[in-house]
Amino acid sequence: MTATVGRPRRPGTDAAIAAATIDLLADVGYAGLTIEAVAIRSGVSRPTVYRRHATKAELVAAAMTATLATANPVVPDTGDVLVDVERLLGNTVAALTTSTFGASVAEIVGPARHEPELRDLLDVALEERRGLLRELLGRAERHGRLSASDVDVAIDLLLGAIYFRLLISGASLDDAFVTDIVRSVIAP
Amino acid sequence: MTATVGRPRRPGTDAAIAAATIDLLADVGYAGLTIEAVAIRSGVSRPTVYRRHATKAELVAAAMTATLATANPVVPDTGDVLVDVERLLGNTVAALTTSTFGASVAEIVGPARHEPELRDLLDVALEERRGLLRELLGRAERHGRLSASDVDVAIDLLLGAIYFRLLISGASLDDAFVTDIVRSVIAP
DNA sequence: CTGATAACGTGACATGCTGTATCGTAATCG
DNA sequence: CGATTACGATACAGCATGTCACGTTATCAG
Repeated sequence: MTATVGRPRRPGTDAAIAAATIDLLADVGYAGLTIEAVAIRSGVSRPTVYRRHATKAELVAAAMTATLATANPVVPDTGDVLVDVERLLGNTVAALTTSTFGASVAEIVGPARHEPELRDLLDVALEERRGLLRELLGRAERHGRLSASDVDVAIDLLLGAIYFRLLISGASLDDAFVTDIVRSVIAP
Repeated sequence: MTATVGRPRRPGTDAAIAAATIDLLADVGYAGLTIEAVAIRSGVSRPTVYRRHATKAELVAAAMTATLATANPVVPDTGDVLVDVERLLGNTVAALTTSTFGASVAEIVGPARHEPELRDLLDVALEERRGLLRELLGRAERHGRLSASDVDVAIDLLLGAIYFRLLISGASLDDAFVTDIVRSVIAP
């Protein structure tokens, strides 16, 4: 895939472009994001950005994928399902709040309805989180501790509450909130 | 406020602009929405749109406010709290799915982080729904039927699940789902 | 009927971003 | 060294922006 002949790509440029994109996305939003601004902030010429990313959607998708790749979630296993879910969702909340990543997700929600790259990005990221949760909540369900009729409904309730605060209500998104919602979905 | 002298504004123009804005918003998204396109679709000159709306954000906010004004939600009171909540949330879901309104909300999530008019719009619309729900869920709480520790947490769980499917997961948003989530938050 | 007032359409304008192309230069390989 | 590729600089047409000036049209007060 990568050419073995000719001048190699300047190392770090991809990372610089991705960082500039994520920063600007949080600053000015998707609609206000300009490829020209990305080029300037990443210290690169405008054609160079176009050489690597055909469209704004692809640029943003690549930047977010790169950001996502730095996180490797682990499924906690303390023996207590309730604590495990709390920790897993705590990680999710931390990932969404301790950086501009949460803001980036919010900016992507609208464009994802029209741009396949962004739609796919959301889908795989969500499905990955859903898989981890399904494993944990499956145990709770077998112990009859799930208030929801279905594991997937429970996931919608939990992730829904978190993303609701992130995207719409803007209310505080912290561990206390995670504890609250987990305890109302899983019986102690 | 409104001038009593001079040529009156053409009646229906505001409505035409609002309709064109909502339509285009669902079609091409907020980033792709163009004031020029709104002018063309509503059969009005471009300066006319600018005379009524200073910015794209204000235009969209006005259009969505006009759409919101057509709905007047009532709090059901059947005696059964569970049924009441189901009906209220059923109305919410219907409002989000039977027209392009749900898509419009999704398009607004990102821009609302930067545009005060859109932020305010989301806030008042949400607070209104929250008020209705608080009333109903308060009854359930007094009967000890709430799985959540707090009425507001229960609201985050319910609305969160709905908006999660609308904005992110894209899974089916229907009465069956409403029944599911209500029954897992309110004990029968 | 007349004059004041305001809405409207047309056309124009400078500005900024887009996406693409051309060119010269630089870096790496066989 | 020669082929190949990355890169920056520059230029370009296209399009939307936001604003302006102008002429026309509709309405009201007198």
